[in-house]
Amino acid sequence: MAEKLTIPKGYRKTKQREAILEVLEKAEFPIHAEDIYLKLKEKGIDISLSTIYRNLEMLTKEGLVVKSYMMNEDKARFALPDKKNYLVCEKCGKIVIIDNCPFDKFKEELIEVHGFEITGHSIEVYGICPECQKKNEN
Amino acid sequence: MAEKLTIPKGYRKTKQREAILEVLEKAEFPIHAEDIYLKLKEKGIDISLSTIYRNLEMLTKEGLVVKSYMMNEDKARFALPDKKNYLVCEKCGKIVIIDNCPFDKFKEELIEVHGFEITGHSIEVYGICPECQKKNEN
DNA sequence: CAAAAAATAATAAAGATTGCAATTTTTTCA
DNA sequence: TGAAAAAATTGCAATCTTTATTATTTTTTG
Repeated sequence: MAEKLTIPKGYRKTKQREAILEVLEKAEFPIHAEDIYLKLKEKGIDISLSTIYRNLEMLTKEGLVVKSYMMNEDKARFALPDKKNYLVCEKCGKIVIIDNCPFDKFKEELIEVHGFEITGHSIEVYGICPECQKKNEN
Repeated sequence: MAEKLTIPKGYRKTKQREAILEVLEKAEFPIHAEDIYLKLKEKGIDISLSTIYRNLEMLTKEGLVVKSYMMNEDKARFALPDKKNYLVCEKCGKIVIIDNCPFDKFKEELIEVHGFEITGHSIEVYGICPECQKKNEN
Protein backbone atom coordinates (compact mmCIF):
# COMPACT_ATOMS: atom_id res chain seq x y z
CA MET A 1 0.00 0.00 0.00
CA ALA A 2 2.59 2.58 1.05
CA GLU A 3 4.36 2.94 -2.26
CA LYS A 4 7.39 5.13 -1.98
CA LEU A 5 6.93 7.33 -5.00
CA THR A 6 9.45 10.01 -5.74
CA ILE A 7 9.88 12.46 -8.55
CA PRO A 8 12.17 10.86 -11.10
CA LYS A 9 15.80 11.94 -11.54
CA GLY A 10 16.33 14.95 -13.75
CA TYR A 11 13.02 16.59 -12.85
CA ARG A 12 12.54 19.34 -10.34
CA LYS A 13 10.58 19.08 -7.15
CA THR A 14 7.43 21.18 -7.20
CA LYS A 15 4.39 21.15 -4.98
CA GLN A 16 2.12 20.43 -7.93
CA ARG A 17 4.14 17.37 -8.87
CA GLU A 18 4.17 16.05 -5.33
CA ALA A 19 0.47 16.67 -4.95
CA ILE A 20 -0.27 14.73 -8.14
CA LEU A 21 1.83 11.80 -7.00
CA GLU A 22 0.09 11.80 -3.66
CA VAL A 23 -3.34 11.60 -5.25
CA LEU A 24 -2.19 8.73 -7.45
CA GLU A 25 -0.79 6.89 -4.45
CA LYS A 26 -4.01 7.19 -2.53
CA ALA A 27 -6.27 6.28 -5.44
CA GLU A 28 -7.67 2.79 -5.26
CA PHE A 29 -8.08 2.42 -9.01
CA PRO A 30 -7.26 4.26 -12.24
CA ILE A 31 -8.58 7.82 -12.26
CA HIS A 32 -9.07 10.62 -14.77
CA ALA A 33 -6.90 13.68 -15.06
CA GLU A 34 -9.88 15.70 -13.97
CA ASP A 35 -10.36 13.58 -10.86
CA ILE A 36 -6.91 14.63 -9.78
CA TYR A 37 -7.80 18.23 -10.50
CA LEU A 38 -10.96 18.03 -8.40
CA LYS A 39 -9.39 16.15 -5.51
CA LEU A 40 -6.68 18.78 -5.26
CA LYS A 41 -9.19 21.58 -5.50
CA GLU A 42 -11.04 20.04 -2.53
CA LYS A 43 -7.85 20.13 -0.55
CA GLY A 44 -7.46 23.78 -1.42
CA ILE A 45 -4.61 23.17 -3.82
CA ASP A 46 -5.14 25.18 -6.95
CA ILE A 47 -3.49 23.66 -9.95
CA SER A 48 -3.89 23.97 -13.68
CA LEU A 49 -5.34 21.07 -15.63
CA SER A 50 -2.58 21.42 -18.16
CA THR A 51 0.00 20.96 -15.43
CA ILE A 52 -1.71 17.73 -14.51
CA TYR A 53 -1.71 16.48 -18.08
CA ARG A 54 1.92 17.49 -18.60
CA ASN A 55 3.00 15.68 -15.48
CA LEU A 56 0.95 12.60 -16.20
CA GLU A 57 2.60 12.41 -19.59
CA MET A 58 6.03 12.68 -18.01
CA LEU A 59 5.24 10.10 -15.32
CA THR A 60 3.87 7.72 -17.94
CA LYS A 61 6.96 8.11 -20.07
CA GLU A 62 9.13 7.46 -17.04
CA GLY A 63 7.15 4.34 -16.25
CA LEU A 64 5.85 5.45 -12.86
CA VAL A 65 2.28 5.64 -14.09
CA VAL A 66 0.18 3.55 -16.44
CA LYS A 67 -2.40 5.07 -18.75
CA SER A 68 -5.50 3.10 -19.65
CA TYR A 69 -8.96 3.43 -21.12
CA MET A 70 -12.04 1.85 -19.69
CA MET A 71 -15.10 0.30 -21.37
CA ASN A 72 -17.20 2.92 -23.09
CA GLU A 73 -15.28 5.85 -21.73
CA ASP A 74 -13.60 8.29 -24.00
CA LYS A 75 -11.10 9.67 -21.56
CA ALA A 76 -7.89 8.23 -20.21
CA ARG A 77 -7.29 6.98 -16.70
CA PHE A 78 -4.02 6.93 -14.84
CA ALA A 79 -2.78 4.68 -12.06
CA LEU A 80 0.32 3.30 -10.45
CA PRO A 81 1.39 0.11 -12.22
CA ASP A 82 0.09 -2.18 -9.49
CA LYS A 83 -3.45 -1.01 -10.21
CA LYS A 84 -3.47 -1.52 -13.95
CA ASN A 85 -5.37 -4.82 -14.03
CA TYR A 86 -8.96 -4.61 -12.91
CA LEU A 87 -12.49 -5.89 -12.95
CA VAL A 88 -15.31 -3.47 -13.85
CA CYS A 89 -18.93 -4.03 -12.96
CA GLU A 90 -21.14 -3.32 -15.95
CA LYS A 91 -24.08 -2.40 -13.75
CA CYS A 92 -22.70 -0.13 -11.07
CA GLY A 93 -19.29 0.69 -12.47
CA LYS A 94 -17.45 -0.58 -9.44
CA ILE A 95 -13.77 -1.22 -10.09
CA VAL A 96 -11.83 -3.94 -8.31
CA ILE A 97 -8.09 -4.32 -8.72
CA ILE A 98 -6.72 -7.73 -9.63
CA ASP A 99 -3.81 -8.47 -7.34
CA ASN A 100 -1.44 -11.28 -8.07
CA CYS A 101 -2.16 -10.97 -11.73
CA PRO A 102 -1.96 -14.40 -13.26
CA PHE A 103 -0.46 -12.99 -16.40
CA ASP A 104 3.03 -14.26 -15.76
CA LYS A 105 1.89 -17.78 -16.47
CA PHE A 106 0.91 -16.69 -19.98
CA LYS A 107 3.99 -14.72 -20.62
CA GLU A 108 6.21 -17.64 -21.44
CA GLU A 109 3.61 -19.04 -23.77
CA LEU A 110 3.28 -15.74 -25.60
CA ILE A 111 7.04 -15.36 -25.96
CA GLU A 112 7.30 -18.83 -27.43
CA VAL A 113 4.44 -18.47 -29.85
CA HIS A 114 5.06 -14.94 -31.07
CA GLY A 115 8.72 -14.27 -30.38
CA PHE A 116 7.94 -10.93 -28.76
CA GLU A 117 10.09 -9.53 -26.01
CA ILE A 118 7.39 -8.56 -23.55
CA THR A 119 7.64 -5.28 -21.66
CA GLY A 120 4.17 -4.78 -20.24
CA HIS A 121 0.53 -5.65 -20.30
CA SER A 122 -2.87 -4.51 -19.20
CA ILE A 123 -5.95 -6.59 -18.52
CA GLU A 124 -9.50 -5.38 -18.25
CA VAL A 125 -12.28 -7.74 -17.26
CA TYR A 126 -15.98 -6.86 -17.43
CA GLY A 127 -18.67 -8.48 -15.43
CA ILE A 128 -21.27 -8.08 -12.75
CA CYS A 129 -20.20 -7.65 -9.15
CA PRO A 130 -21.68 -9.75 -6.34
CA GLU A 131 -23.88 -6.89 -5.08
CA CYS A 132 -25.44 -6.26 -8.48
CA GLN A 133 -25.98 -9.97 -8.96
CA LYS A 134 -28.09 -10.00 -5.80
CA LYS A 135 -30.03 -6.89 -6.76
CA ASN A 136 -30.92 -8.08 -10.23
CA GLU A 137 -32.16 -11.56 -9.65
CA ASN A 138 -34.67 -11.65 -12.43
CA MET B 1 -11.88 -16.35 -40.70
CA ALA B 2 -15.20 -16.24 -42.51
CA GLU B 3 -17.28 -14.83 -39.70
CA LYS B 4 -20.91 -14.72 -40.63
CA LEU B 5 -21.80 -11.23 -39.55
CA THR B 6 -25.29 -9.95 -40.03
CA ILE B 7 -27.09 -6.80 -39.03
CA PRO B 8 -28.71 -7.44 -35.67
CA LYS B 9 -32.45 -7.93 -35.32
CA GLY B 10 -34.49 -4.77 -35.08
CA TYR B 11 -32.17 -2.76 -37.30
CA ARG B 12 -32.65 -2.06 -40.98
CA LYS B 13 -30.43 -3.26 -43.73
CA THR B 14 -28.54 -0.44 -45.41
CA LYS B 15 -25.57 -0.48 -47.72
CA GLN B 16 -23.58 1.67 -45.33
CA ARG B 17 -24.13 -0.79 -42.51
CA GLU B 18 -23.18 -3.77 -44.62
CA ALA B 19 -20.10 -1.99 -45.92
CA ILE B 20 -18.94 -1.21 -42.38
CA LEU B 21 -19.41 -4.81 -41.30
CA GLU B 22 -17.47 -6.02 -44.32
CA VAL B 23 -14.51 -3.81 -43.49
CA LEU B 24 -14.53 -5.04 -39.91
CA GLU B 25 -14.63 -8.64 -41.05
CA LYS B 26 -11.64 -8.19 -43.31
CA ALA B 27 -9.57 -6.20 -40.84
CA GLU B 28 -6.76 -8.15 -39.25
CA PHE B 29 -6.68 -6.10 -36.07
CA PRO B 30 -8.61 -3.31 -34.34
CA ILE B 31 -8.98 -0.24 -36.55
CA HIS B 32 -10.05 3.37 -36.17
CA ALA B 33 -13.38 4.78 -37.30
CA GLU B 34 -11.45 6.82 -39.82
CA ASP B 35 -9.74 3.74 -41.23
CA ILE B 36 -13.17 2.43 -42.12
CA TYR B 37 -14.02 5.73 -43.73
CA LEU B 38 -10.86 5.70 -45.84
CA LYS B 39 -11.12 2.06 -46.85
CA LEU B 40 -14.65 2.64 -48.07
CA LYS B 41 -13.65 5.78 -49.90
CA GLU B 42 -11.00 3.77 -51.73
CA LYS B 43 -13.66 1.35 -52.82
CA GLY B 44 -15.70 4.25 -54.13
CA ILE B 45 -18.26 4.02 -51.35
CA ASP B 46 -19.02 7.46 -50.03
CA ILE B 47 -20.18 7.44 -46.45
CA SER B 48 -20.39 9.98 -43.69
CA LEU B 49 -18.07 9.68 -40.71
CA SER B 50 -20.98 10.22 -38.38
CA THR B 51 -22.76 7.25 -39.91
CA ILE B 52 -19.72 5.16 -39.14
CA TYR B 53 -19.58 6.33 -35.54
CA ARG B 54 -23.31 5.82 -35.04
CA ASN B 55 -23.16 2.30 -36.39
CA LEU B 56 -20.06 1.39 -34.45
CA GLU B 57 -21.83 2.50 -31.31
CA MET B 58 -24.83 0.33 -32.16
CA LEU B 59 -22.68 -2.67 -33.04
CA THR B 60 -20.73 -2.29 -29.82
CA LYS B 61 -23.91 -2.08 -27.78
CA GLU B 62 -25.21 -5.19 -29.52
CA GLY B 63 -21.98 -7.01 -28.76
CA LEU B 64 -20.91 -7.61 -32.34
CA VAL B 65 -17.96 -5.28 -32.05
CA VAL B 66 -15.44 -4.53 -29.33
CA LYS B 67 -14.08 -1.06 -28.74
CA SER B 68 -10.56 -0.61 -27.40
CA TYR B 69 -7.81 1.91 -26.96
CA MET B 70 -4.20 1.27 -27.70
CA MET B 71 -1.04 2.45 -25.92
CA ASN B 72 -0.49 6.16 -26.36
CA GLU B 73 -3.29 6.61 -28.82
CA ASP B 74 -6.16 8.89 -28.02
CA LYS B 75 -8.66 7.45 -30.44
CA ALA B 76 -10.74 4.33 -30.23
CA ARG B 77 -10.29 1.18 -32.27
CA PHE B 78 -12.98 -1.29 -33.19
CA ALA B 79 -12.78 -4.98 -33.99
CA LEU B 80 -14.74 -8.19 -34.03
CA PRO B 81 -14.51 -9.89 -30.63
CA ASP B 82 -12.04 -12.53 -31.80
CA LYS B 83 -9.45 -9.81 -32.42
CA LYS B 84 -9.67 -8.05 -29.10
CA ASN B 85 -6.56 -9.54 -27.49
CA TYR B 86 -3.32 -8.48 -29.07
CA LEU B 87 0.39 -7.83 -28.84
CA VAL B 88 1.72 -4.42 -29.89
CA CYS B 89 5.31 -3.77 -30.87
CA GLU B 90 6.55 -0.62 -29.17
CA LYS B 91 9.08 0.06 -31.91
CA CYS B 92 7.23 -0.47 -35.17
CA GLY B 93 3.64 -0.56 -33.99
CA LYS B 94 2.96 -3.96 -35.45
CA ILE B 95 -0.12 -5.62 -34.01
CA VAL B 96 -0.43 -9.37 -33.61
CA ILE B 97 -3.66 -11.00 -32.51
CA ILE B 98 -3.52 -13.48 -29.64
CA ASP B 99 -5.49 -16.54 -30.68
CA ASN B 100 -6.45 -19.16 -28.15
CA CYS B 101 -6.42 -16.58 -25.43
CA PRO B 102 -5.29 -18.24 -22.24
CA PHE B 103 -7.67 -16.12 -20.25
CA ASP B 104 -10.14 -18.90 -19.56
CA LYS B 105 -7.72 -20.51 -17.17
CA PHE B 106 -7.83 -17.36 -15.01
CA LYS B 107 -11.50 -16.94 -15.21
CA GLU B 108 -12.35 -19.49 -12.56
CA GLU B 109 -9.78 -18.01 -10.24
CA LEU B 110 -11.20 -14.53 -10.68
CA ILE B 111 -14.75 -15.70 -10.09
CA GLU B 112 -13.69 -17.40 -6.90
CA VAL B 113 -11.66 -14.55 -5.53
CA HIS B 114 -13.91 -11.64 -6.45
CA GLY B 115 -17.37 -13.17 -6.91
CA PHE B 116 -17.87 -11.40 -10.22
CA GLU B 117 -19.98 -12.92 -12.94
CA ILE B 118 -17.62 -12.43 -15.84
CA THR B 119 -18.97 -11.32 -19.20
CA GLY B 120 -15.89 -10.26 -21.11
CA HIS B 121 -12.28 -9.22 -21.07
CA SER B 122 -9.63 -7.53 -23.11
CA ILE B 123 -5.89 -8.01 -22.93
CA GLU B 124 -3.22 -5.77 -24.36
CA VAL B 125 0.41 -6.78 -24.25
CA TYR B 126 3.28 -4.46 -25.15
CA GLY B 127 6.68 -5.59 -26.27
CA ILE B 128 9.18 -5.71 -29.07
CA CYS B 129 8.52 -7.90 -32.07
CA PRO B 130 11.14 -10.35 -33.40
CA GLU B 131 12.05 -8.12 -36.37
CA CYS B 132 12.68 -5.06 -34.20
CA GLN B 133 14.71 -7.16 -31.79
CA LYS B 134 17.06 -8.04 -34.65
CA LYS B 135 17.31 -4.47 -35.92
CA ASN B 136 18.12 -2.94 -32.56
CA GLU B 137 20.84 -5.20 -31.25
CA ASN B 138 22.72 -2.58 -29.34
C1' DC C 1 21.17 36.64 -3.98
C1' DA C 2 21.23 36.90 -9.03
C1' DA C 3 21.17 34.33 -13.35
C1' DA C 4 19.72 30.34 -15.84
C1' DA C 5 16.79 26.56 -16.37
C1' DA C 6 12.58 24.39 -15.70
C1' DA C 7 7.80 24.35 -14.47
C1' DT C 8 3.27 26.39 -14.10
C1' DA C 9 -0.85 28.97 -15.52
C1' DA C 10 -4.08 30.47 -18.63
C1' DT C 11 -5.76 30.28 -22.81
C1' DA C 12 -6.01 28.97 -27.52
C1' DA C 13 -5.94 25.23 -30.77
C1' DA C 14 -6.41 20.60 -32.36
C1' DG C 15 -8.54 16.29 -32.88
C1' DA C 16 -12.05 12.79 -31.93
C1' DT C 17 -16.70 12.03 -31.09
C1' DT C 18 -21.58 13.29 -30.56
C1' DG C 19 -25.84 15.96 -31.49
C1' DC C 20 -29.06 17.91 -34.60
C1' DA C 21 -32.13 19.28 -38.48
C1' DA C 22 -33.03 18.27 -43.08
C1' DT C 23 -33.09 14.82 -46.54
C1' DT C 24 -33.11 10.15 -48.21
C1' DT C 25 -33.86 5.30 -47.85
C1' DT C 26 -36.35 1.22 -45.97
C1' DT C 27 -40.10 -0.93 -44.50
C1' DT C 28 -44.90 -1.69 -43.99
C1' DC C 29 -49.35 -2.77 -45.43
C1' DA C 30 -53.44 -1.34 -47.81
C1' DT D 1 -47.36 -1.63 -56.48
C1' DG D 2 -47.05 2.71 -53.99
C1' DA D 3 -48.03 5.98 -50.38
C1' DA D 4 -47.23 6.77 -45.48
C1' DA D 5 -44.51 5.96 -41.48
C1' DA D 6 -40.31 4.80 -39.42
C1' DA D 7 -35.55 4.60 -39.47
C1' DA D 8 -31.11 5.84 -41.26
C1' DT D 9 -27.88 8.93 -43.46
C1' DT D 10 -25.74 13.50 -44.40
C1' DG D 11 -23.39 17.48 -43.44
C1' DC D 12 -22.26 20.45 -40.22
C1' DA D 13 -22.10 22.49 -35.71
C1' DA D 14 -21.11 21.68 -30.96
C1' DT D 15 -18.78 19.33 -27.30
C1' DC D 16 -15.20 17.38 -24.88
C1' DT D 17 -10.59 15.74 -23.99
C1' DT D 18 -5.95 16.57 -24.73
C1' DT D 19 -2.00 19.22 -26.57
C1' DA D 20 0.53 23.48 -27.81
C1' DT D 21 1.90 28.09 -26.80
C1' DT D 22 3.60 32.07 -24.41
C1' DA D 23 4.11 34.85 -20.52
C1' DT D 24 4.95 34.47 -15.69
C1' DT D 25 6.58 32.18 -11.61
C1' DT D 26 9.35 28.92 -9.15
C1' DT D 27 13.56 26.06 -8.51
C1' DT D 28 18.07 25.33 -8.79
C1' DT D 29 22.83 26.57 -9.13
C1' DG D 30 27.06 28.75 -7.90
